[in-house]
Amino acid sequence: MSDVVENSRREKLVEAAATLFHRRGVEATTLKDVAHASGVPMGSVFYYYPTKDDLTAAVIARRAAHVVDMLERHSRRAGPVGRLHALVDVWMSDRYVDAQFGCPIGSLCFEVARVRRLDATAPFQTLIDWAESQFRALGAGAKSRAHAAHLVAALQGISLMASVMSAPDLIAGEVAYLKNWIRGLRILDEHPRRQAARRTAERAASTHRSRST
Amino acid sequence: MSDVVENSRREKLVEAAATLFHRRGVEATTLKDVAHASGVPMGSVFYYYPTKDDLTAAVIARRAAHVVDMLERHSRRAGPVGRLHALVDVWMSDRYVDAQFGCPIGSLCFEVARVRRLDATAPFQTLIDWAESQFRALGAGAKSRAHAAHLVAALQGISLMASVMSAPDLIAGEVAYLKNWIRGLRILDEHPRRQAARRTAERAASTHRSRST
DNA sequence: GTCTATATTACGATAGAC
DNA sequence: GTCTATCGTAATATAGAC
Repeated sequence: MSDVVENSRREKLVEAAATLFHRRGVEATTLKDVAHASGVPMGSVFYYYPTKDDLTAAVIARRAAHVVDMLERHSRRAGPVGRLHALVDVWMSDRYVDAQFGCPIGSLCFEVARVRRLDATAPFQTLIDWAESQFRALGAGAKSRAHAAHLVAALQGISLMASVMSAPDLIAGEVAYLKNWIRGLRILDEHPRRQAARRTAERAASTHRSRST
Repeated sequence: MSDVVENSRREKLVEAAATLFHRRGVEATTLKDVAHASGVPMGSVFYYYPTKDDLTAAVIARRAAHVVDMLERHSRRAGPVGRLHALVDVWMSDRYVDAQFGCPIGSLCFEVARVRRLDATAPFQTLIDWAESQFRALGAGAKSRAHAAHLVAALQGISLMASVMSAPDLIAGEVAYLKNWIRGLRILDEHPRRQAARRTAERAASTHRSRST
């Protein structure tokens, strides 16, 4: 669940920084901007975060924690298909801001990684690992890792393109595309006979479930 | 073919700027860096490009022209599958630098678009339009636009992730994935009978071609 | 057209009073 | 712990000699 409620002053700073880093990028936002947006005077930001890199690392850690929380929430859903759909639906909901500023995770991690003064691998590592285990649960076997990378890449790429083109509809289209792909994966990886059997069983199970709940 | 050979001084400046913008990002590279890398003294860069935005616009135009040239080259290939494969193979060849600094097109256009002082839509517009017409030639019909967006998004996303994770293999894996997907698309959009007929015909044609050339 | 020398501004960071 | 005042540096950009 992660210790989110912290000292309040520190928390206000990372929160403001996270928003500004998303909207303008980290190089383009000044610490004065962060101070102003958070209502904390300039001198104090250096008390809490001695350097800009320290603040940036805190923003990355915050994003990583949010990813963990989000995936934990989605993991409570019924099957792997529903979980993966829940993940891509996040991009659907966020599409209007992402089409302005890009994905908050991707843009941040990329900018930081390119200069390479900080480690920013955590959010993507978590995302790919989680997706992989969903694909594995779905029966994709050895292909699961590639599927996971493909899924996360598609979401990142479409966010980038949508922001370049100012086109939230690009995200909506890709989300539909991906959900359909995920749905269809089960069909391809199975023998027709088994497939028919499983589907009949599932239909029965889902009818039963929707009645009993 | 676009007027590439220009005055030499201007050209040296955009070339150096393009490289540095790719390696560090535009915000993070100073005009002094560009002056030094191109061997042009500080005062002269302002003679050719009065502001940093002017230089940045020139770099974007240069990238856009390169995309046009590249696609023109790939358009000379035999069929739509071969053309699309040729496109994704570019990412395969570039994977080691892209895994360090990201895709030179995506990283540049995104950074510029987020601050939104310049138009950076051209490269992606060209890329998507071209891919769409290939998918259409392939018989994907109304789905062609979505396929095109999906393809370019996948390439952009995997470049971003590869650079965050310092993992060129991610790109190699995704390229294999995409080539296989493109190959398989024909199968899905066709009736099994027609499919078998076409494949037999193609096999014969390709055997004939490989002999005659 | 070319380049040196410099103006101007604003950034990250510090010192030190409270 | 908190905040004001300010330092040193480096960025974009200009002026003006050649």
